[in-house]
Amino acid sequence: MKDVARFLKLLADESRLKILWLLLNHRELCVCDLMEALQITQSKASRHLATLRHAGLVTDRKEATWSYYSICPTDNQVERALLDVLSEKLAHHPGAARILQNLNGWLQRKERDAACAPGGACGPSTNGKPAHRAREPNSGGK
Amino acid sequence: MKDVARFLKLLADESRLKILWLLLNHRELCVCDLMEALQITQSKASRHLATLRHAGLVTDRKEATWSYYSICPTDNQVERALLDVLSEKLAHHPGAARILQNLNGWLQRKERDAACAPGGACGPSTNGKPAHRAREPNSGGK
DNA sequence: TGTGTTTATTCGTATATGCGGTTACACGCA
DNA sequence: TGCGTGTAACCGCATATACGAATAAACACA
Repeated sequence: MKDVARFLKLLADESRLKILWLLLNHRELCVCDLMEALQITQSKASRHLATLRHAGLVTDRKEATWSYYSICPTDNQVERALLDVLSEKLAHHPGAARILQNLNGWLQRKERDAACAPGGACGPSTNGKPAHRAREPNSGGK
Repeated sequence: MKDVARFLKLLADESRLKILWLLLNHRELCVCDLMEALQITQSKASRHLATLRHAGLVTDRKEATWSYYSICPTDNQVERALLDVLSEKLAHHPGAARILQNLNGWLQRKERDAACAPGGACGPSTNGKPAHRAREPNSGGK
């Protein structure tokens, strides 16, 4: 039971819950994606990702200076079932839908900026590694 | 999302998780039942029950000096689904099975002591209110 | 080599949480 | 009325947790 409680504790933080929710829907995301989608500081994003990583809930893949995180599949029945419930039920949750929109909006902007980066002609990203231009126009009201 | 995280926090404590697990399996229990089954102090049991009660997860029914607690059904989809998962998946969890055995053992002893209470002839409990004789023989090894 | 970028980690602090022990309260019963 | 019992609430205290700011580390690129 202590193991289950420990797992639930991992989910029981708003930031971590949101991070997991986004990862459940996007296969792989880097730290700055989460910073933008959730509007949180780099410190906060990285710290919570480390917590999830140390618990074995996510894995990271490093590519150059970027760290790409993804859900680490577990064989634990209880953990699987709980994540499945969240994945399914949060889809109807207004707050969950909103941050998913935030993320998609950011990913589009990122892609566009990468394609038309200043100094590069419009086209696909040079190397798959987009140049992050965290421009943040008047997108997020609050 | 904050609401979901808050709900998960309620589940993310070993004692509360065990209490909920027992209530999911027994419809209604009083504080001393939980104290015995989980081998925790009265203070601890009451405190966690208060937490669950204030959150609207359980309700209490008072009968004389006894407080009987039971799960309070919710219409929240996420909360329902999470509780359902726990109810289903913990059944295969060794730790969960053990405390359920503890509880059943205690309930039997309680029933027997009530029926054959010292001073009363053997028979059904006089008023439905058993006299708690927390005798605790050499049952719990540790 | 120096600069900028992305991420991880450390630091100090503020708050939250859980605990045992104690006290308060309500009730039944003699 | 006084005593025992079952439960709730309170009181420090210890620990855990989350945070922003700062720093460190790894890397790309000029």
